[in-house]
Amino acid sequence: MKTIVIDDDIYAHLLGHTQEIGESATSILRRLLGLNTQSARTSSDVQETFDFLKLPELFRHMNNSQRFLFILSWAFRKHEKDFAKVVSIEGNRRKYFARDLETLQKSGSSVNPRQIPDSPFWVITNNSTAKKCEMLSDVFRLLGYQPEDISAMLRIALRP
Amino acid sequence: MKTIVIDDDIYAHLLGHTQEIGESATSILRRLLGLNTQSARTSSDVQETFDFLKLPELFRHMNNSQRFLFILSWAFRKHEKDFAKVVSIEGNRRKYFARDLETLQKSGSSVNPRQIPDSPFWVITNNSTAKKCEMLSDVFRLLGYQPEDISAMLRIALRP
DNA sequence: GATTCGATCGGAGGGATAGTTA
DNA sequence: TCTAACTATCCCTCCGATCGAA
Repeated sequence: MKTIVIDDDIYAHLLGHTQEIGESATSILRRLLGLNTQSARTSSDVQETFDFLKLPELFRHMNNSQRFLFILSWAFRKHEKDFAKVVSIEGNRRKYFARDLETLQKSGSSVNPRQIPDSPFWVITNNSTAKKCEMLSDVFRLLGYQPEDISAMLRIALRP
Repeated sequence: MKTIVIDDDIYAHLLGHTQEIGESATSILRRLLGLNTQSARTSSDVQETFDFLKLPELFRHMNNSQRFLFILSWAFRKHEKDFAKVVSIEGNRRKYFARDLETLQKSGSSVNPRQIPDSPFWVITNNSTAKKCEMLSDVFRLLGYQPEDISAMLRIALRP
């Protein structure tokens, strides 16, 4: 453990990103800086890889659509550099991801596009839960995650 | 200035992003977190009283109804002993709170009752946002909070 | 009148599934 | 023709502003 001194506004910024009451500075920073507990050890535990699974309090008040968007938002934050890859995920006619609303709207009707929170990307949303799972699978596969980890995560993260 | 304690690996990570010899932790963090401007913010009293306001990350993914229920759930956890008082909050005909679904259903039509998460209490939900605010006001007044604190909290917690 | 209360109903959101296409 | 994958219609639930009743 180390002790550091920081300006008040930085401190306030950290507080503003608390996700659990009483969350430690370390925990907040770990999330904001996109650091897994990798440094400690690479664990195959799903909760280590997908650290948002450690926030059941947050998830239990969300429906599948909100979770879907939240997970994508997390993925963007964690893989800002690589995330653009996801625009290659698409159907026969519909685009699933895009940098702008119009691209999605033009690619189909009633696609129900939503912006991925805190990102410049948009997703379509008019899909069954099964399809949402496939889409998330594709996203995380592209980002380099293992199939077993992904499906384990989805089983926890999305309601049947 | 604030002092925080962080894990060694986070500290190492910060050191690894030093751009000048002897650069301060604050300076590194400011860069890594994308905060260029100094915007010192004073921590509010309201956030101390209603500590769930420190969880904007959670709240921003919720709609007013979910927030309404979440706040009631928080109030129950915090005042488990006194919470039963809230059943005295009611309209002319409708019951607003009860220990069971039926009481609420019988007291009106389409009251849209929901269980307050992790509590044995139920609330009606078919109300305008303004009415939801009044209900929360009444709850917290009964629980001994100050009117100014309550309305300050509501201004933050429920979307207009 | 003025104000509070109730609950109808329009609108949005969610997503299963029927229908279509490859 | 059959099957698998994809699309988007459409029903249902949820939300809560608004208007009529008290």
